[in-house]
Amino acid sequence: MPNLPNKFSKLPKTPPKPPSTTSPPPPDCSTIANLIINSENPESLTQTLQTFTQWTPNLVQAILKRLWNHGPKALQFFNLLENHPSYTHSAAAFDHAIDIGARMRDYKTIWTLMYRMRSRKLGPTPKTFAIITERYVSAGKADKAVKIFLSMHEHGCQQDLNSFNAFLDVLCKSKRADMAYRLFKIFRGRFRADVISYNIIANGFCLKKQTPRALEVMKDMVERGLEPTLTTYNILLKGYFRAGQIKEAWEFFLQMKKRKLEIDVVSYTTVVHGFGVAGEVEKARKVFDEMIGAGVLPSVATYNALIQVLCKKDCVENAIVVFEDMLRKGYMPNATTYNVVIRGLCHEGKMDMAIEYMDRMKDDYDCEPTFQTFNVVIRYYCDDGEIEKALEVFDKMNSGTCLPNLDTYNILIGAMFAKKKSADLLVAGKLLIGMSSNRVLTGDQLDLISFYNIIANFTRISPDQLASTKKIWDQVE
DNA sequence: GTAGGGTTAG
Repeated sequence: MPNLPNKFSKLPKTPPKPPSTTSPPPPDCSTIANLIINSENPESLTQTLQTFTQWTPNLVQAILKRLWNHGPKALQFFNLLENHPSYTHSAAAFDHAIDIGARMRDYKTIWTLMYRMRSRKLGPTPKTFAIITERYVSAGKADKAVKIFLSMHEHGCQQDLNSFNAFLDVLCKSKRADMAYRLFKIFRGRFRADVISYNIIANGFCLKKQTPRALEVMKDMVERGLEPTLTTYNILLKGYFRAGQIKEAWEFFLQMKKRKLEIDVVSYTTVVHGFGVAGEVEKARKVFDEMIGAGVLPSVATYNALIQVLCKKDCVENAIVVFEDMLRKGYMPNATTYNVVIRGLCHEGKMDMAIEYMDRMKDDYDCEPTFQTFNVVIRYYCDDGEIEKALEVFDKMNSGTCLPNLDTYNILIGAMFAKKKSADLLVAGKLLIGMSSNRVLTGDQLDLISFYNIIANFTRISPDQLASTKKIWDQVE
């Protein structure tokens, strides 16, 4: 059986060694992060953290980032460091801690941290409010978010056009374009709304596939004496494709050319991607070739769009031809490029090649596999019933730079329940417990009931089967 | 974290 998460390996538990006072170890953020995750005693952790004298804002940020899936531990770490003799938290560290608290929907912590931040004269900054309002909106509390935005100045942070635009964008990105537009109409005079404000709203309607509303916003801005920019046109162009209005999109693109707009790489990428998604592979290729003739160089994103299109609507071989061509021309592929190719390979059942590309990724500078990479490979192994191999990749993930997230657990556990073999269920149970001890789940009801619900949701397993599974879990513990 | 183009499958 492959290795399970640390919590279950039968290794003897040795307390973490505090760093020596004479020569502290090099600031290795993953070592420190693991130490925090595995510490069970706050006092000894405090001592360990206090002895270490080389805290820097960057190191603290890196550790908080790594503890992103371990909210309570991250906040514990943040709080313990507040009384350090030689280190004080930066505004960015406060923002990060607030973000973590907000993600756990721990609203009390958010406000406590904000008041502490204010008493230390570090903020809150507009960024702090962007974080807080975004989290409230994504928790379904948009009305509350509006109130918070409007009360920013009471917390010592003046609103301006930038923060107004940022907040409109938050509303729009959560598909609340109507609400954003209403708010916008009330305050556009006060904040002196600009082209960016209008673009944000127009994009908001495009995200909801309401291109007529987006056009209306564009008309509105022209009537108020603001000139649409290329970005405005690109937003509409993307909007037509997203709404499945391929013919309208193409006509809009032709209009853009006619009006002598300087069509840029974003416009072309939009069209290549849009045609591809619509299954018009040849048209996508034609536009790709056309842009080079027009003197607009493709970007990595353009290549990614074409490669993805070929993977989905043509075949992965042809996608790899473009990938190799891209390398030959001196482009540096990014994680998305690899993820798209790897997904294409997995989809055609070429798992060995997918793993090869995953290894190639690491050889490229700054292109470590992401959780998307791992999750895709794990998902396809699971779909093939190759759970052993999926767990091997999962192990790689635990020892690497990218920690498993909720999706990862869902994929693995779901596959194990789908097979319904007792040995697999045992592993699934252990993974579930690992998930809870790692606090991958956020919120406060981390009991077996919620586990049941999670499992039932994605496996549609019967309550009887669940009950017998519980017996297995009891044996595990 | 003031706007636009590439990543999940179902």
